[in-house]
Amino acid sequence: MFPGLPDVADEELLRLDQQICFSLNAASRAFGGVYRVLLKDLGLTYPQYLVLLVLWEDGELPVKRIGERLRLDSGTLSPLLKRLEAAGLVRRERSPEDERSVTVALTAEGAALRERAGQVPRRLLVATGLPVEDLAALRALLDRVTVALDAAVVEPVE
Amino acid sequence: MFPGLPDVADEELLRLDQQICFSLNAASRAFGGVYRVLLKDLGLTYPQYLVLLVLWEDGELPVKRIGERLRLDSGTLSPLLKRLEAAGLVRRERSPEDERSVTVALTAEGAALRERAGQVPRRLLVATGLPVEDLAALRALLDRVTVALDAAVVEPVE
DNA sequence: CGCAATTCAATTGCACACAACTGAGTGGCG
DNA sequence: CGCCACTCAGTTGTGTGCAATTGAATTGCG
Repeated sequence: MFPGLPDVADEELLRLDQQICFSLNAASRAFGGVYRVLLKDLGLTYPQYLVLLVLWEDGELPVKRIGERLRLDSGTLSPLLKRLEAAGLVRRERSPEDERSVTVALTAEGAALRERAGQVPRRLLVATGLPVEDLAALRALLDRVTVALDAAVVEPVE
Repeated sequence: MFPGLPDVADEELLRLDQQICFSLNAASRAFGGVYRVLLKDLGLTYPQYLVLLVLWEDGELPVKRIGERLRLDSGTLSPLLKRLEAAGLVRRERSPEDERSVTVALTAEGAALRERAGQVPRRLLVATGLPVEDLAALRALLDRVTVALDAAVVEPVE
């Protein structure tokens, strides 16, 4: 038996597992749906918006750092950044001091988009229908779970 | 101004928005990563496991009902179900009483897989590192957000 | 009955996600 | 100096996720 867990029937655990993974999946996609609508006229997808958020904060960053912030690898970021570049929102250039690294920087157009996106957070918070304290609690729980899951050593079943 | 919201600066809202969407994304993918490892040797992806969970509960269901349970449409389910069928885990046949509908049923092999997957929920709960009460609270918050987001009427920015 | 609106699954096209791999570049160590 | 391990971005292949469309089947309404 695993330590730290009450002795609950497998059947009940199965149900809770279902609820958690269903709920998290549903919430994640519900967020995605609202962001998709909000960002539609800006011509941005939700992941592209997330990348711009970190760039709006830091101005310019290597691909590596963006990936660390967003938990994304180059397999996801490379084509996404190429689309942002094709849209004229960012510039990509190899770092002079380390030719392996590619620095991503906002163009004037990309920086200007921040103004138009200013309404997104408020609209989203309203759409959640939760008071800010509850959202903070939710975020805290999510972060705790994420840290634990990242640290967990998991073996495949069987 | 929107009702029910404290008067918070846009800059602060932007930060909270970032935290919420970052946290939810990170948590969602962290869950996915753990499930991926757990399910590896069963030859299942996480979404395929979710489909099997509802089938293990209900035995057989039309594609439509599976989609309602999991918030997935036929564009996602059709190819996924075809892969489960190719793996010999489910059978698909058009309903005799309504030729538009396709009923998905477990094969003996698909039903038997439930035994092997029995350890998945417990392993996952351990990996989250959260007491069961916190997970229940998390689920409750996620469900509230999801209901609100689904009901929210959202207009694109600009 | 007859036909238009609706329902349902499937398909197409696009954009993530991630594992596995590639290849260029860097840094350390003998 | 020379080589090897490592880092970093990019590519490939598979599997979702979703909008939009298609086409068959059904329902409803006059």
